[in-house]
Amino acid sequence: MEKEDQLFISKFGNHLRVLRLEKKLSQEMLANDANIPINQIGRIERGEISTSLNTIYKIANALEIDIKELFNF
Amino acid sequence: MEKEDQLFISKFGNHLRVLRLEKKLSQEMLANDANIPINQIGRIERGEISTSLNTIYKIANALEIDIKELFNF
DNA sequence: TTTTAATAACACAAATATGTGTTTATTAAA
DNA sequence: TTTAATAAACACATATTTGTGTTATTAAAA
Repeated sequence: MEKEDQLFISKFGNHLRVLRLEKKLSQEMLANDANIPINQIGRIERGEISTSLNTIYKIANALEIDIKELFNF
Repeated sequence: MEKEDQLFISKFGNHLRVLRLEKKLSQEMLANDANIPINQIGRIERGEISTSLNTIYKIANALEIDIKELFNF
């Protein structure tokens, strides 16, 4: 993956972490609400993976926010 | 994949197609600009795959739009 | 210090996307 | 009808994410 792309993935992860903490949710609680594995949230927040549209959609629903909010950074 | 998730993927694909045509680009031209395989655009537009954050980012750049625009549907 | 909650970090199989190539439809123009 | 451009529909190997489990840190509270 290119450096620029990696930077974007990292920024997305950092922003997700901010939004999750604003909602006072642990990674585990968010994962349960979104019905995805616990570790997945951590991997995304740390910028380890370029997660899928489907996972992004489920996370936004669990956070009760519009998907666009996840890209507001 | 759940039905609701599949519906979202399809809507995303349809919206991408609309945005691409608004820019008067063929799938091939967009793929070249985004530096991704030609077939990939078709697969996304047809709702066949739940593409990755990285690909979404490259497509938005190639279309010269904000990523949030891709979720404006 | 000890305990607890939360997160990171690791490993691994399974599922899915990606990348590449070829062939078939489809559509519009010549 | 023929041609050219565009998109769909295949197949297949490779790369990556996903899902599951376990262990190690970290930080805060008791």
